[in-house]
Amino acid sequence: MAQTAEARITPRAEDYPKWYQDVVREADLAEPAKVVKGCMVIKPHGYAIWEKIQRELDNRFRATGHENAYFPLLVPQSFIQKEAEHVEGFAPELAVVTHAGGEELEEPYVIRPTSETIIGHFFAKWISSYRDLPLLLNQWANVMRWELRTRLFLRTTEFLWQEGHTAHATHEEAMEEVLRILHLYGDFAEGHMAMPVVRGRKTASEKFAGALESYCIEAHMQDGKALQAGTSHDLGQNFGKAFDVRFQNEAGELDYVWQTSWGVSTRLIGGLVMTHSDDDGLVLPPRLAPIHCVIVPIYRNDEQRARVLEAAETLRRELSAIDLSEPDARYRDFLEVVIDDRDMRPGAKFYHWERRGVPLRIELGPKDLEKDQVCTKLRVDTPVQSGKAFVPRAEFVATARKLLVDFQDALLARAREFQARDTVVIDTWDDFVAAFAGEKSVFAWCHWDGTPETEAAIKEATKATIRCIPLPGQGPDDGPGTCIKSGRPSAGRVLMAKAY
RNA sequence: CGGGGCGUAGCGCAGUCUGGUAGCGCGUUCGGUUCGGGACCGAAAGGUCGGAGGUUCAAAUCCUCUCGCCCCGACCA
Repeated sequence: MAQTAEARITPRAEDYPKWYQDVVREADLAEPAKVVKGCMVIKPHGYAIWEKIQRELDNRFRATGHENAYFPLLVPQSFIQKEAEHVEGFAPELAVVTHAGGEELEEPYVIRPTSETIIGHFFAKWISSYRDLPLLLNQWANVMRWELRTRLFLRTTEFLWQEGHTAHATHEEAMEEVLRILHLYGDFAEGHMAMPVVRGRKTASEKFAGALESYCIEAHMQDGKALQAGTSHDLGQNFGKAFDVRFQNEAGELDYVWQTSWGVSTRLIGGLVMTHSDDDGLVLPPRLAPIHCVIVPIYRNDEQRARVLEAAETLRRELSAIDLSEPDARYRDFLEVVIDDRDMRPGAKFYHWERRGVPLRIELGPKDLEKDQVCTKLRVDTPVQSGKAFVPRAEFVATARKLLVDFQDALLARAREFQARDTVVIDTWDDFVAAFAGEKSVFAWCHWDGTPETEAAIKEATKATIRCIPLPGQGPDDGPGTCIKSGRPSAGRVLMAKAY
């Protein structure tokens, strides 16, 4: 393929982190804000992807009985300090507002790093009886964590997310909620983002500060590293006790509520990039693509141009009536089709839209009009279609939805192959060290003795961490064994990898 | 926050060692020819050289401080 000075995407094999930045920039997703340290500007194309993520997740949250609400950005500093482990976990990364209205505040506010505490405060006001439960809320918000090292989408000082907060009468109900959401996230990641994930539970050292247990979905990136793509926490009664969220149960006794919290963030977009994209730029699965299809008109003169553009507009209108949404969605997802009639050569347009990840391209020229056909090409070659295809026009319009849905599925299958290629079962320490030598990383299923000491020793030696203890069906499930590091007994294999 | 690298036109970079008119490629604008995988010709616009202070007749270049970005590490969605 011809490479010119315009093609500035560093190949993955050459420099993976550079490649990631190049893809984000060339796809026009975001850029560092620079004037505000560690923050980013999410540009229209990137924000449009976030909006599609929001729309689908919101749909799923509502379908499972949750309601949206909004709580203040600023949290009294004393709130953060009420839960011992929580304050310890978040204190280093808080931004604090000490002055306002020209005066020093009596009590400083922290800019929320997450909202458990302030929501705990209001839960205490709102909940008094088991009849008030379960309380199932979600908020779409921005949060701020003063990170020492930032990367576009993957870790920024300010980021966008949703945080679900629920209160339940029993631990069993809370646990059902935690796992319901975990699977909602997993299904969303795989079904909508075509990003395969491993569902599991965090070790004590990796769990959320203040939670009893944290559950997570871990996604595989093309460099073999893992990305925590979503978390769902069993908060137990920790915040209930800290904020005195009590209710009278059916027996008339006073008890603390059982809470959960869960979230995914704009980090998902980083995961999307590193799951699918290639050396030519961004690759978007159709269900998250702000633009599904670009029509590139081909012509040699004004007369042809007029005819081709007219045909392109007719085609665009027909395609725009196609609804990509799933049967149970509460919104419609009509195809977004763009005609690129800029005064550029077609080849330049092809590269332009490929860098931006548009799933489907149609070339429409005089020959196609003559033969009543269209020339189609998918963003990446898959068994669905490889290279260009020439399809009778009517047949194409009739099957365009299926083409995109099949392409979506093919991207998931392809991502699963990437993951499978990087997934290994390792039983000896030497093999383990070799698998993580230098910058290398894989998804390694290994036995671990269950102690934080061994976990820390493994991390110290290799930089690999325990990403999760898999839920049933998520790992090899081949029974007990001996710890790869200590040689002591292990109940089952855990997922180890370097992480973002 | 420690170690390393880097800030010069929208993007990518040269120029810095050895101080002396701020350059190149791509992109952008205008005109024309082109158009099925990154076109070509002609004309043009565009830069307080990240910022502040200093040394000097003279600073992108030397010195001090500072801000930001990237990579590695520790901390983390």
